[in-house]
Amino acid sequence: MNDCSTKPLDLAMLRLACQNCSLHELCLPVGIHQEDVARLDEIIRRKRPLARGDHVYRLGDEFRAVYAIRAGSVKTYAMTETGGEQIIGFYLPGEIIGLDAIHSGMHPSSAKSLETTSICEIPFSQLEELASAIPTLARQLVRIMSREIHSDDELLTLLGKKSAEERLASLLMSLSSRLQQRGFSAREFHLSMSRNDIGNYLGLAVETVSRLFTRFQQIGLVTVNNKHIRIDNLDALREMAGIVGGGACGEKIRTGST
Amino acid sequence: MNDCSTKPLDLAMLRLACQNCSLHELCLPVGIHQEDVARLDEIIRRKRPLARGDHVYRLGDEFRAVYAIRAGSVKTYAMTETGGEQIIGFYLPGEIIGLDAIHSGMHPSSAKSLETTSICEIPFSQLEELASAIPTLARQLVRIMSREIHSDDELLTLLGKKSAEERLASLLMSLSSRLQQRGFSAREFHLSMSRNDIGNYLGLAVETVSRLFTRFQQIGLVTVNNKHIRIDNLDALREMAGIVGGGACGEKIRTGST
DNA sequence: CGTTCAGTTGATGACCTTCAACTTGCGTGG
DNA sequence: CCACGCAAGTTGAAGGTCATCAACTGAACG
Repeated sequence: MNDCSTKPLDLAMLRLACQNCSLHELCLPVGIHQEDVARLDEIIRRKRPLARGDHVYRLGDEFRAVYAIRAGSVKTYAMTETGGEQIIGFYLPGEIIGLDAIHSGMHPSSAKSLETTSICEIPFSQLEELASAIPTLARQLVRIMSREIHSDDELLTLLGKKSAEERLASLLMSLSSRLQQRGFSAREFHLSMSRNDIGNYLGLAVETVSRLFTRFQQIGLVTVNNKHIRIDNLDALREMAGIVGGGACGEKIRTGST
Repeated sequence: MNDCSTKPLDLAMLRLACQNCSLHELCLPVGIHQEDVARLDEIIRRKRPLARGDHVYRLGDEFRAVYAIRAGSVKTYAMTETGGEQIIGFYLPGEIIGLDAIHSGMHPSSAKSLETTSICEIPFSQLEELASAIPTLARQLVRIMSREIHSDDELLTLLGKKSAEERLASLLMSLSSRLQQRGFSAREFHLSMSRNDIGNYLGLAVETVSRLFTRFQQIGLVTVNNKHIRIDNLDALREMAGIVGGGACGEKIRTGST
C-alpha cells in the first residue's frame, strides 16, 4: 500500500503515493511547488490502521486535526441524549472528516471505523499556517469545504422529500459514484456498514432497508449477497434516486410548490 | 439602516455599520487591522434592496460572489427536472449564501428573496486574494464554512429521523435562536416564508404544517396569527424539537442502533 | 454444536399524504 | 367604499407508506 508519510525527500514517490492517497486533492491538482508538497507532507501524520469499531475522534474531543481516509471507511455520528447514534455520513477513501469541528474547536460528532481503515492525520493549526503561506492550498481547502456543503445540501433534499425507495437508491448511487471517482468499480462493491447503519442514516427502519434490498433484487436492479452488492441496472437505479447524481426522470414531487 | 458600503475612510463608522451588518463575522471578531477592514469593505458591493420574489442568483449562474444578508430573508432551493422547487435553506440577516457554489464554479441552487431584502455582494476572487494577504480573514472564512457544514449536519439529522411535530418545532427553534443571535426577539417574530415553503423545506405536506400550527397553539406552545408567531413555551418547544438546540428528553429513537 | 447477533419476512397499525371542500386575507375594479 | 375574485391557509375524511412487533433464518464464534 502506498504511504503518505514516505520520506519527504523522494518527491516522485511522494506524488505517486498521494495520488492514490486521499490527500491528493489537497496538493496535486493545484500546481503547488514541489517544496510545498514536501512541506504539506511533513505535517501529515499517518496513523496506524484502525480496526473495525475504533474511533478516529469522539464527540466532545478537542479539535486538533482533520483526517483524510486513505483506505477503508468511516461513519460519523452524533449521540443523542438517550445514547442512540444518529449517523451523519459515511466516508470513503479520498474524503476528509472533521471539517465540522473547525468553527467551535470541538468535535460535534464522533467518527468510527467501519472496517480496517487507514487514515492520515492533518494537524489543523499547521495546515492553517501552511495555507497562509501557500494560497493555492488555502483555496483548495475552501473548495473542499464547499463541496462538503453542497453534498450535505443534496442529502438534505434527499431526506426531506424522498420515499424509502428513493433514499436507498440515492445512497447506492452516491457510494457508487464516489467509489468510481477513486478508481474503484462503480458497479460492484462492499457495503462496509450494517443494515442498521443504513437505516439509521436514511431515516428508515432496518426492516424497511432489508425489504428494499429484496425488492431491488427482484426487479433486477441489483444483486445483493450479504455485504456484497452488484449494480445490475445503473440507469434504472439512477432514475429511481431522483435528482441526486444528475440526470433523473420519474421523480415524485410530494410537497412541491408547483 | 446601516450601510456596509460607507466610505472606507471613516473606520469607526464602518465598524459600527458592520456590527449590525451580516459581515461583521468576516472582519470584526478576528482583530483584523484597520486598514484591512477598509480593504475588505472596498470589495463589498451593497446592492439595491430586493423585492419579494427577486433572485439573488439562479441555479446554473456562474459563480462570482458570495452574498451576506443584511436585512430581510432569503430561501435557497434546487429545481427538480419537473420544475418543482426543493428548498434547501432559509437565510436570515447575518448569514452568508452561495458557499455551495465555490467548488464547481457554478451555483448548484437558486436564491430568492422572501420579502424586501438587502444584501452585500462579496466578489469571491477578490475575497480570495484578500484572504491570502490576510490570514485571519482566510481563517474566518474557513470557520464560517465549517459552521455551515455543522448546521447542515444538524438539519440532516432532523430530516432523517424526526416526526412532523419534531421537524416543525426544530425549525421554529432554529429561527428563534438565529434571530436572537442577531439581536431580534427570540419569542416573537415574522414568518416570511409561506406554509408551502415550510412544508417543502421540512418534507411535509402544506396541510400537515397547517394542522401542526393549530395543534401547537392548542397545547399552548405558540400563538400564531397568519405570518406572525409568538412562542409561549420555549422550553417545551425546545424539548419537542429533540437534540437540536440542546437539552432534549422525550425523544423517540425509531431506527437507532441501540 | 449451541449461542448469539445480524438480517429477513410477515402482519398490524400509526402517521402523514392526498383529495376535497371550505374559510380567510388581500388587491383590484366597479 | 364595498364587492368581487383569486391565492393562501385551514379543516375533514380516506388511503398509502413505512414503523413496529414478532417469529424465523442464517452466519460467526467459541
